[in-house]
Amino acid sequence: MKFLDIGEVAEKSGNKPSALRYYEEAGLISSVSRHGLRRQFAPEVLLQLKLIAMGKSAGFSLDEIAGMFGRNGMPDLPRAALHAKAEEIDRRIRELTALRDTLRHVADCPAPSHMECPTFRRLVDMAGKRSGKRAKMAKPKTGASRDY
Amino acid sequence: MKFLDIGEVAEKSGNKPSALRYYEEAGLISSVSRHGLRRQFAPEVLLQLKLIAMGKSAGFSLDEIAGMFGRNGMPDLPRAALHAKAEEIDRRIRELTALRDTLRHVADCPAPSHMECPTFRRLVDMAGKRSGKRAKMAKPKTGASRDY
DNA sequence: CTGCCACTTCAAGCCGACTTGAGGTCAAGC
DNA sequence: GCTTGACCTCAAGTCGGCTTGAAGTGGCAG
Repeated sequence: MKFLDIGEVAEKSGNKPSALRYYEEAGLISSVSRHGLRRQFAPEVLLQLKLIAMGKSAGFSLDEIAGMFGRNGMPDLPRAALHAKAEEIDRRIRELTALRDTLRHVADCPAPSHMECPTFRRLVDMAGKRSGKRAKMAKPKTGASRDY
Repeated sequence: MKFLDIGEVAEKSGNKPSALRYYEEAGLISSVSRHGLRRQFAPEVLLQLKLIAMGKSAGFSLDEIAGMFGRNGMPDLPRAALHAKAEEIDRRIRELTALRDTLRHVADCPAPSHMECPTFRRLVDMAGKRSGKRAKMAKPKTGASRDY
């Protein structure tokens, strides 16, 4: 059978065995058997790990990632949920785009103070629009912050 | 003088005072004076905080953000460095785009197993291309992972 | 003048995502 | 048949980014 030893998976995926164990623990991947003590993985795990890497780089927590791609296989959630995630990523992309453009502008704009450059302010405002409350604000309801 | 009390900054920016103190400590923002004990901030700090928020959401560490936008004001680094950061963000955007498209595809594709859907595989491969070593891999040289 | 209450400092705690260390197991190669 | 090397478990440690707690301060409303 063409199962992969954890070592191979580690090497091919760029994760350390300890990270793979941690992911298994966290329910993100699962090993199919053991060879002696060594975990053996199905080859699909490499794809899953790629998805996990993408999710991490996208700023999602392992829990959220587990939420996108079912614990023991491929995504199988309600379409709506997936679309919602996609929307979330879209928002993130827009922020990133604004940040990137801001950086580029700043690199090239000759204005003495960026604070007074309308282009700069416009760019920064881009991301601020429709802010509401997003991103991670821990778990408490942290509404208008009372500080303690 | 139209300085803002830390409380106002907290409210307007959506950060808690404790976080603002932490940012000041970290050299990301600076207060201009005190009113009694209370820190007072120049109004520009709101803009800076927006930039910080953008940077965080982009997945940069506070240190990296401090590196983009000079400690006590606006960005004033070598152009090249800013362009490099912009490139980095661009890469991140491409990954996010691939992830978003993957998610959307998965939500709509009727194939029984995504593993066998060529569109899926192609999407996932998008992000894998030109991977090299990016993102955060702690500080050690963690090359081919020896596990201990 | 007196509370009050949001702020202050400082130290400690917490969470996520792993890594590290000690001590152990085992299939494979010599 | 013994050594070796990469894995195993489990507990503890680390790091970033804050939050929380205790103890204190001070401007302002009444």
